[in-house]
Amino acid sequence: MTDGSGDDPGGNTPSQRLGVREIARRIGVAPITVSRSLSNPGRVSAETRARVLEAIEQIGFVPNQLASSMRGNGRMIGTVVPPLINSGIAEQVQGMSDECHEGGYSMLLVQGEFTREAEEKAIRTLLGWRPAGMILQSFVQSETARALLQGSGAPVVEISEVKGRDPIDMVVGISNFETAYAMTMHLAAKGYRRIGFVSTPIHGNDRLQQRRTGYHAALTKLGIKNHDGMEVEVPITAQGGAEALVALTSRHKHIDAIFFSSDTLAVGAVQECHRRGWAVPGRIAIAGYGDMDLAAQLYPRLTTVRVNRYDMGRRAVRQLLARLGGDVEVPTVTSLGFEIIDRESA
Amino acid sequence: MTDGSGDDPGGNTPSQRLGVREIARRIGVAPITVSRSLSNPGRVSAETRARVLEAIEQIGFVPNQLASSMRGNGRMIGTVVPPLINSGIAEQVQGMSDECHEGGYSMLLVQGEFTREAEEKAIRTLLGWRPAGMILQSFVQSETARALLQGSGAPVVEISEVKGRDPIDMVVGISNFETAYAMTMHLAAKGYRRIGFVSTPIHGNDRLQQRRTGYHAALTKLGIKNHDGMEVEVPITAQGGAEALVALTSRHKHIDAIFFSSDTLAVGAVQECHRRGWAVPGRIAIAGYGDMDLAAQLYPRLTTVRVNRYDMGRRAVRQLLARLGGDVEVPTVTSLGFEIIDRESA
DNA sequence: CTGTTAGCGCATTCAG
DNA sequence: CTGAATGCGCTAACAG
Repeated sequence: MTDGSGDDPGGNTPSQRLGVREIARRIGVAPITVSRSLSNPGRVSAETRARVLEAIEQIGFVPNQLASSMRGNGRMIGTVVPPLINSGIAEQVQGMSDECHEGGYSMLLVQGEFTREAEEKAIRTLLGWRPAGMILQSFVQSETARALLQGSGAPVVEISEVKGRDPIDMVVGISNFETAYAMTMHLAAKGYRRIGFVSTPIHGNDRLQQRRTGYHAALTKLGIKNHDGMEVEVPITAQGGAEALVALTSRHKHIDAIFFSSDTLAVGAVQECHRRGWAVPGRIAIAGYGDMDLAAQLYPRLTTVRVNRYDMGRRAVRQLLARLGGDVEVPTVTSLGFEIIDRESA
Repeated sequence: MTDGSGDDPGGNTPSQRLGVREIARRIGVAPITVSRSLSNPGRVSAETRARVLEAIEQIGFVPNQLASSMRGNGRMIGTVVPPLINSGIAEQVQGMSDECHEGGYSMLLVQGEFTREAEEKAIRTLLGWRPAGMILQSFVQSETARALLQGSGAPVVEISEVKGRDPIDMVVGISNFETAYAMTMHLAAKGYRRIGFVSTPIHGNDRLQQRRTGYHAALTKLGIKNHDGMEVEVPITAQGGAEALVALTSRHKHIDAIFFSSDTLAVGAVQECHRRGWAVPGRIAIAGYGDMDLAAQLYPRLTTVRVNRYDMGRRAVRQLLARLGGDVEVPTVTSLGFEIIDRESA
């Protein structure tokens, strides 16, 4: 049964059950030569290599990455991400994926929520695959999980807030505090004084926590008080944004601007304004966060915080690959810039 | 160096370098007993099992899935997906991911474009990891890739058009032809006669091809002629949708409705209408495809084709897991329903 | 430039 | 209920 053709009545179906050994046998070389032809072409004569490649092509052989990985040559990057829908995480995943593939790595995607328990479970799952490197969203809360990650020996990038806690290994991100502070100041500079804040569920998400803190800090700096109850948490949907708008404007008749922690929410709120015949920003100003594709095309064009999440994903992987490539000089903290995009909605 | 504590000055850092063997050694049992405690609890006495689990907890041991997979116990589902941004694929990936995790599987995500070359490369990458099952978007074009997939022995689901070509193994999807046909008919029933069609790049994407064909078939059925040049292809962005609107309305002054192959495009077009002061659907009716989250909240609410992509993802994985669980009765073709959601924009 | 030996960590098979 | 031997496919290390 070692010839691999055991249960294949057809006879010449390419089968992944065949390995380097079979290739080697067919052309009369040692298995290691086949291996080298692929991963270390310099150490094999051009002629031998050609024969090997031909046999590989003919037999439809695809090297087994699992076996490679067990020998320490793993080329898999693992990541834990929150739900992809509506969140801007999709762009980040895209960035990671692109950079991974350009570097010859594959990406394992594990779903994780922002609860300690789910986080730990996700990280365990990830570690089970012995990835060469890992990327996590937000800081890891669970001490157990942090210890596990550290003990793995693999490089880790946390894509998160660049300020505050000690990273497990490396961080890539922005100062969420600063972005929110800057946007709040921006709104104030445009004359708005009663500024509400709407976010998606904050619990366990230090990025959102930082944004809220930045918003508070700006209000304090501006000497604006009485903003109690001008904050709402809603699910990350367009409808959530609309509901937040309704809630805030009915509770606070003279609120004049709302800062949403996500463009998705802001877009939903703008639709609700249209529906009510409210001018944006005449009746109320709306600002978002993320600069999603639609933001620039929205009517009115959305004032928002631009954070290049695609690039964030790419950078995270790049850090990992640099480290895996033996570069010791890789910076521990990579802070990406952001931009306040002033458009029509505020 | 077999005690695994070699280069760890701290001493008790949990290390993934430790395996079942070490756990076994510590509590004086055979490695296999550790293995069984995890995967086959019934075959181990409760007391032994408790000791094993305690040691595992203490040492921070996470079983190596690579090694398991090499023994044929792989718990990884691989998938090839087009870019996640703006495409509705994110929802599908979410569905796959959720179902995978509930079933105890992990998901490997490989990026693939709709060109034959990229497709083949992506599939090779995927196969290298010897996934227990695979999910592909769209039908596989390349014969080489199809042969490779078939030869792998693993179950394959193509999420695609349910009509037409022979699947490699199983298909989950909808009849894109029917959805587009139905929407075009729906628009006609509402009185529109000069109906344009806008899609994202069609080449190599049989889903889009089928939608266009469905649109054509409906027009023919309706006896509507002279729709030459009433089709445009644009990138899948809100701006693309706006540009398509401008292009079509300037070329065809009396066009009265546009059917977009994606909500993202439709939403962009609606914004452009607002900007121009055009009533929707008064000046022009707009219909989308996908029923994305924003569609129901949009102003005006978007008439669209509802396709539950999240569910499609879940179903695809469910098929795979059923087959992996030994169920031979798994249907080859799973056709999900769709719904024409009649709202305000058309 | 090419080959031999050995082992990564787990789980199947067969024996106690 | 528990264990010993063995091999999945690949590649590092060390010959030749």
